[in-house]
Amino acid sequence: MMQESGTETKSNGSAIQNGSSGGNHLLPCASLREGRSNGETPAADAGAAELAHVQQQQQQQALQVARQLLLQQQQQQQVSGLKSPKRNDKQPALQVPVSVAMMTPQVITPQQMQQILQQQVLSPQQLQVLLQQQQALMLQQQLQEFYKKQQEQLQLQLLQQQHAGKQPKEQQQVATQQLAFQQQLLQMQQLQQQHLLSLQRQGLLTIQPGQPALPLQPLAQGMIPTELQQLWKEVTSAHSAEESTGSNHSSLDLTTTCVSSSAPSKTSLIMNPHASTNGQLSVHTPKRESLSHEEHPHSHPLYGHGVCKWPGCEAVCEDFQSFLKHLNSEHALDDRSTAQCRVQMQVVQQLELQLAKDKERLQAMMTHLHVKSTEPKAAPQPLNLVSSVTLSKSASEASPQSLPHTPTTPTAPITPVTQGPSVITTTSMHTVGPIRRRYSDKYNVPISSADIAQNQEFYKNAEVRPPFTYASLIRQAILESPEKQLTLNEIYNWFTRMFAYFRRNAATWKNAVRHNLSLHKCFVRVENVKGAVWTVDEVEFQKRRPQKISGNPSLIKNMQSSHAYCTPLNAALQASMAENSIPLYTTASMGNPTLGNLASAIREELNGAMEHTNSNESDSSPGRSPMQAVHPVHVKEEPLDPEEAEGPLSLVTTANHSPDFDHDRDYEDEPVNEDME
DNA sequence: GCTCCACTAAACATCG
DNA sequence: CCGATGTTTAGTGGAG
Repeated sequence: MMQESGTETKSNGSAIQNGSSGGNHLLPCASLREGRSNGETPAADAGAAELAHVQQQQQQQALQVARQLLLQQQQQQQVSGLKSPKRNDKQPALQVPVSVAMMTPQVITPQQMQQILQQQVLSPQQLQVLLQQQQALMLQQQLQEFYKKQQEQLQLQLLQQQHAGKQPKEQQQVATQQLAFQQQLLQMQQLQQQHLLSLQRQGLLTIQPGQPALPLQPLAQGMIPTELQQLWKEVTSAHSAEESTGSNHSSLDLTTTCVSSSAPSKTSLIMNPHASTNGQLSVHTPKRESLSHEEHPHSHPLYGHGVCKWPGCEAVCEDFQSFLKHLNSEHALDDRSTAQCRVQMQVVQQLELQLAKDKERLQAMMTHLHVKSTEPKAAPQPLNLVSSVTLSKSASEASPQSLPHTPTTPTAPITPVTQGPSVITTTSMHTVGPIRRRYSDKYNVPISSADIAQNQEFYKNAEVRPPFTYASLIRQAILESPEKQLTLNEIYNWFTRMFAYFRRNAATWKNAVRHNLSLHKCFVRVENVKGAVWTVDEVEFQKRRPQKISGNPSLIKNMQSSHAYCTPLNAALQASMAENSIPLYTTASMGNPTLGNLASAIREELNGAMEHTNSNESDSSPGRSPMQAVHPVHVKEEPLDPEEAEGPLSLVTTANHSPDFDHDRDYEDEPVNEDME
């Protein structure tokens, strides 16, 4: 919620800016118009109004003005009951019919054309422009006709929905149908807009700033804002997956356009919840934002690492100046950029919706789990700014302290997820004491998985104990290494590199690491040329895995629940991070390790929990494992490690292996910390 | 209350 | 001798 408010505030600022500037994506038209002779202005205005009229019959006022003005001009100064503003009257009546025709985007008859030719001597350029205009207008009229038909259909659909059955399914179907119509309408609208833009570029049509985005308004009036919101909700909830794939960009764009332009739509609410969105502001917000960013180059979100980050561009720009040139040249205000902007809006909107849904889901899950297990644990804490405040003494102490928080405010850990790790790296965690108790795997992991998956960076930066056992972390570190083997010191480095928490209390956790390496038979010490390295005995894992799952109903149930959990998580993550398209259950070869590896880690923990349960049942006895011969010393199982040996939890893969990553000397009690490197 | 487990702490041994 | 590494034991507390 906080991050939302922050976003809102941010966007709101832009929106306000938009509003004050009266900006719209047709803005260049204004400038274009300004560059023209003033004598052409009235005709152009009339043309725009006329277009609006044909498109939408609701625009009566503008229509009347335009029609009257047109009539007046066409009849050569024959004024017929003008109700239009005086500014129209003040414009000097054009003397030449052809001029009127050129300035007035109206289809002229052949007779008129002939008349024009007879009466006036036209330059070739004039004739050409006239012909172009006529061509454009004809096309436009065709579009308008189709548009009207579509709009009527939409109205019918709306009526049907309003009076149709109350069953949700029917409503959803209607909504889906409605969306289809809506998209059709929007396609038409898009065509019209493009056409308008082309006209404007050709100088054939200008639109007054006072009446921007006229083509957008008919649809807005065709649908009630609340209906649009509802429709949008339903559609996105029902078809978010398909839409997110963006198979039909135009439809997505158009949908956004429709929603944005219609009224206080969801988009406009998100981006500008407080501004009185009349549709014109919101629809142009993205463009204006990008423009505003140009004014603040230092933080231009479209430029980074010498590359233009415009969606689908990735053009290399040496410096910011070249980037600005590139931006102005390649991504100027045109149909394509506008469409891309809408696509981006759609993407953001989709992500926000997905996030909201996932938050709800996670909240429900946490609530459910907490009620069942009364084990909120510290898992959510890494992401919970509120509850993390309680992390003042130690992780073990913090866990119980968070107990009252979690059941009552299960969303708390979720919220920071969207805020990002940077926000979470708070001061309250710095005083976390030595490792005393790892978090429970069984409950902790499911609860925190979503958090972890999105907060790898968090553990890197925040001094919060990761909810993994030492054994699993060690194994992860080893498996991530190129040769699947690490020296003890390298394991140390991995810990300190990946987890800020392990940059403190080195003596404690290093001892624990050594202890685990020796204790768990899955860790095999191999004498190397350079010395001893530690490897993971994968065979051990493979042999033990089926053994554990078999025969234990509770375990099987546990596993089912775990997978039942992981699957939606996977879907959610993939949906949310479609850009990364990380297969959570595939092991190696992850393009982006951030989510995938963390998800693997989650799964590991889940499996570890399952194995943990099972080991209590059947594995606790010595000699049950065929691999005992390898390490007969250890009777004990290593519950968490064995799983997902196939899943290199390459938390590290993205991180550079620079060893001097570690020390955070700010914190107390680091007696052995300097040993690490 | 018992058992298992993870963790912590520490003693001890070995090696460079 | 020192520090790193490795092994082992003991104790603690959470959880089933």
